Amino acid sequence: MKPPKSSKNDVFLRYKLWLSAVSGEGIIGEGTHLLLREIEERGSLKAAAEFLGISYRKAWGDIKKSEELLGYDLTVKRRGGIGGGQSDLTTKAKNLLEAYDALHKKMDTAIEDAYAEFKEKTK
Amino acid sequence: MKPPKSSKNDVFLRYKLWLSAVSGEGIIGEGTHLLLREIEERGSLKAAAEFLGISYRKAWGDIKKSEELLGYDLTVKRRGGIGGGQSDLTTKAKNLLEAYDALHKKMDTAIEDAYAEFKEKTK
DNA sequence: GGTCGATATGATAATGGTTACATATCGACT
DNA sequence: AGTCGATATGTAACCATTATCATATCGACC
Repeated sequence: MKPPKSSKNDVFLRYKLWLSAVSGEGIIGEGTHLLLREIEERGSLKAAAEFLGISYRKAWGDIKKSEELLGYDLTVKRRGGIGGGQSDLTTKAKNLLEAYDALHKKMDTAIEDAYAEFKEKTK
Repeated sequence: MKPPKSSKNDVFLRYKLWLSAVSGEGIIGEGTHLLLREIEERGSLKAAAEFLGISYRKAWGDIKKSEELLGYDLTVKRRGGIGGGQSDLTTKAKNLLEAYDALHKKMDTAIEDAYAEFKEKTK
């Protein structure tokens, strides 16, 4: 998915992959995936949002929406105490992330192959 | 959390695939792809836009942007004459569409496989 | 040469998603 | 019991994309 070195009018492929509800609403995409990763890494939603350069408000809303659509919690939230509070991932969230990563890896490989073929056809 | 309104079995995968310029700007995605297909089918941009339910203004802008980013024309435009004018695809556009279709087919297969694995992991 | 309908394009309005602001709540720790 | 910082959530401001409106241009055909 990284843009290769290319000339001015050269093109490359990009894709987005996400989990969707039957309604069509997105449940988890690249953004939320990264966010969950950072929550796992940093132990709080606030720190994760800051690190990713998005507002806490949006980060919180994204997680909430995901959880509501999935029907189960992705994070364990705590308020108070040292540091003011923390968020950690649930086991389900960790499993989800792992599966999501594998998925992306497969898709990356697929698109790499497809891109080579595409370039051949359109050159 | 609110009461779950859906089970996690209700989720599925979606993806978007598009050609991008090095700048990151999208050149051709699903919308433009369909639009080109309909231009080919109907012989005019206006008819294609109407069929797809998008404004002529947007359709025209999308094609123009694609052509500018690619550095070559996707359509042959004619004004005047019987019917007022027509648009047809260039040979390059046709090749591009063909390659794009093959690409999508490959990705569809890849995502099908990946999804089966994903469901297994998250069930 | 006048007509007609599609191409061509600027300008403005509406829309949806993000950010910014503001404020309340919780609870382990001192 | 009071403090502190993160979670929680509503509302308003902002921005980028899309749609709507409006208008000009071209040129084969009659």
